[in-house]
Amino acid sequence: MSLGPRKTPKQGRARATYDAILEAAAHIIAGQGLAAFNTNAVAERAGVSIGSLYQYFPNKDSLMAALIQRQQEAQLATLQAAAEMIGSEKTLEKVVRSLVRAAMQHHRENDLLASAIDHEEARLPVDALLSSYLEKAGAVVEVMLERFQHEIPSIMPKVAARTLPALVRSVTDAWANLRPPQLEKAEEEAVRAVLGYLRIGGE
Amino acid sequence: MSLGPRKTPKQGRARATYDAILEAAAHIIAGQGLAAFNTNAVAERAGVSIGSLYQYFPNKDSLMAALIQRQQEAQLATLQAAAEMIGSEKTLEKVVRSLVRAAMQHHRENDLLASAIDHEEARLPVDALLSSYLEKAGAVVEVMLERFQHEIPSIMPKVAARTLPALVRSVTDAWANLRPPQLEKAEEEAVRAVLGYLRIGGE
Amino acid sequence: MSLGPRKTPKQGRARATYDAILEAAAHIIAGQGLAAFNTNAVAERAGVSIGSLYQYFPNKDSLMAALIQRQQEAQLATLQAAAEMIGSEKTLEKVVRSLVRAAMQHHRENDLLASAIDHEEARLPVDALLSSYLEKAGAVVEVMLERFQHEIPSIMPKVAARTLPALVRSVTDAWANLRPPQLEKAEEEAVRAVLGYLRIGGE
Amino acid sequence: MSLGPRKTPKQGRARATYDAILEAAAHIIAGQGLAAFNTNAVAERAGVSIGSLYQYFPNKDSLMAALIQRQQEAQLATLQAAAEMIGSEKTLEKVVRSLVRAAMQHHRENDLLASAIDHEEARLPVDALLSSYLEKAGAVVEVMLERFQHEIPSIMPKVAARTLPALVRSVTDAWANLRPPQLEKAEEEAVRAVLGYLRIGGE
DNA sequence: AATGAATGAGAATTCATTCAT
DNA sequence: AATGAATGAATTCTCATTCAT
Repeated sequence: MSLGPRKTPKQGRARATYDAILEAAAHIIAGQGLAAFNTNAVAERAGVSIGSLYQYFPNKDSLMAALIQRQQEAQLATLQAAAEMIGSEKTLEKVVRSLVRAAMQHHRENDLLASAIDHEEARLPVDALLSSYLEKAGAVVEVMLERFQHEIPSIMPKVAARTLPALVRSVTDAWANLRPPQLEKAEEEAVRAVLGYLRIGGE
Repeated sequence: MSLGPRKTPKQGRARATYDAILEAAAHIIAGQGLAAFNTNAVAERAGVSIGSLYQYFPNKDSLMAALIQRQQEAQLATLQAAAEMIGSEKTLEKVVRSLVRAAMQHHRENDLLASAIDHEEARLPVDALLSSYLEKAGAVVEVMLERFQHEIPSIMPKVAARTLPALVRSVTDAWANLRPPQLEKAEEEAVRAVLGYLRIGGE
Repeated sequence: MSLGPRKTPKQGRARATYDAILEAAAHIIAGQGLAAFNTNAVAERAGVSIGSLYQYFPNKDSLMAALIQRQQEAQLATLQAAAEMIGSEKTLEKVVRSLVRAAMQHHRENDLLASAIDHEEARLPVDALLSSYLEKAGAVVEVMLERFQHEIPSIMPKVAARTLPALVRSVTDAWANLRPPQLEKAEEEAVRAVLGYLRIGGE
Repeated sequence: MSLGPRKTPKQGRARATYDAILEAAAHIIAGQGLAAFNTNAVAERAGVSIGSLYQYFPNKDSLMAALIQRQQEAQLATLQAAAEMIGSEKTLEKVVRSLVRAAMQHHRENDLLASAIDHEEARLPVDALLSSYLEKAGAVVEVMLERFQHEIPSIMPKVAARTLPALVRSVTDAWANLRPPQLEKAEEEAVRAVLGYLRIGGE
């Protein structure tokens, strides 16, 4: 079963349809979880016919694969935006805090989507996709951290790029899922964990 | 819709059937993911009729809930076993490494199951279950860390006890879910993250 | 894709369901052709739920395969009945005519079913089925012709046994599939072809 | 619903498109059977847009009808070619053998297509088409056989034109579908059947 | 004339659940 | 208690056809 998209639309109308479908899929999973993710619901939410969905995605799994790719691209974009915004920050801690805030926002709004993607990444043969993402994310993190090489000499950026998001996510989850959510505590703990992780190399 | 099991048999043949069903469910999710998890397949794999499955579980979600609880209990048991075995360890790092290994044991070849449970915990109303598990796991971790108060003075054990299990779990996931799984890397990174998190308080 | 039935029902209720489904499938194809043959229509006509149909047949093709087998068995039964009834016929021509009539009986009002089965036999991997049928039909024909060895000396019964059923079938089809079906013409032509084929050896 | 083509282009690019569509349809049915025959697949294989297909054929059935006609014309052409090539043959047997060879080649390569057309001829209202074809084929056969009138006095050419191809086809199938295919045997048996059929009138 | 995006009815198939035995 | 046949709503996916460009 092919996981690639059926056709990759170049022009206006088609591109809009393609995007609307992915957006709808993300919205449904984020709001109701994998169990509510079905192609009819996606098409309806996207405001297109079910036939149109299958013009672009040969099957449900290929839609999921495209969604995974889209999330990785979004993640990457967020990361790059953060990288640019904090270009002038002086201290590692402030850089890390910005990173954590960016990641937190992303994950808080997409709890179910993130875990769904985790699961589906493990189920579907999307290894190449994943590697490519890690490569790129690693490059961005590398740039962000290189100014602080003296503080964190032993970090390998590509490795850190995989560990850091997971770390932020789990610590965030642990505190944000409480009732009431303890968001400040979440941020503190996440910053603490990341800094600790980064600095330990210098021990 | 009730999530509790219809009846929780304590012994005998009924208990064996109940366990076989849960075992079958775990096996299917671990092998093929959430998408392949359906009651007919579970019953067949368990070697019981579909009718029998519904004798013990009023619906599919209750089966998932029981599976979550089962995994938590197994996790806890592993943790406690680890706690006992490392009672004599002298260094914090060795304790942490043992902890991480215990956590990872459940993810070896079970990445799909672990991520499925992650996802379903967020979807199903199993807060109480989750809190109770975190409470207990936290208590165990707390005891383990008590002896090293001098090394990690700024850590509040109860807070750490909540953050740590989540942290170990997610970092492990991040590396174990790759194909092929990078289990050694996972262990290194998890140990590094935990130690960093713990020690930073002393800066 | 498996072509075998999913389960072969042994007991009353299940057997009746299985048969009703095959009967309905035959009825629909015979009446409206392959284009009208769909699983929903078959289930409805059979008076069972669509789910029940899929309990017994894993997919549409397996239903078709079962139908092919059923038709072959019916054909064979008719042939054998004919063989018994004409045990006392004196002339070769009368024997041949009985044979032809037996073969034609299945095509009366079943032209669409017969041509559908022809087509599907060529499309589906049912070689084994077909060979087995030809073998059995051949054996019956062989017995029928044995008595006339002196009239058709150059015929090798085993060879004739393979050629004849095919010959009768196709000539019948050619004339019975017209609209309106020319059944008398079909019989004449089939008899003529068979007799001609058999006797030519003596030229 | 009209079965005639929307327009029957006589020349130029339009004619080429029209032919490409029919050719694609034939190719798909011959290769994968009626079940794989759909307008989108035909358009793609023909290298034209689905819109263009509907410029020439108002609906799917009209495409099938045109295909039936095309096959009849091809059959006729083959027949006529054979008729010319064997103009000088002296014996009936050699004429028949040439005919059989021509028919065999045609049918062996188009097994699925031939049976599909059989089925669709029975389903669609194409009686007029069929009659017209039989008329013409009958004329050709008549010419071929008239030199041998003394050998086969009772044959009606129009009748023979319908019976003969069916006869050749089925005998061919019966022997060519074996493993390994017995093509020489197929030819022998077909010639024998045809000669027998033709000569019996003289009995 | 041609294109191809879009449609949506409908066909194939699945699966949670019930219930008669 | 257990069975497994049966159900049918829900889901995936197809394909004939239309129509704006």
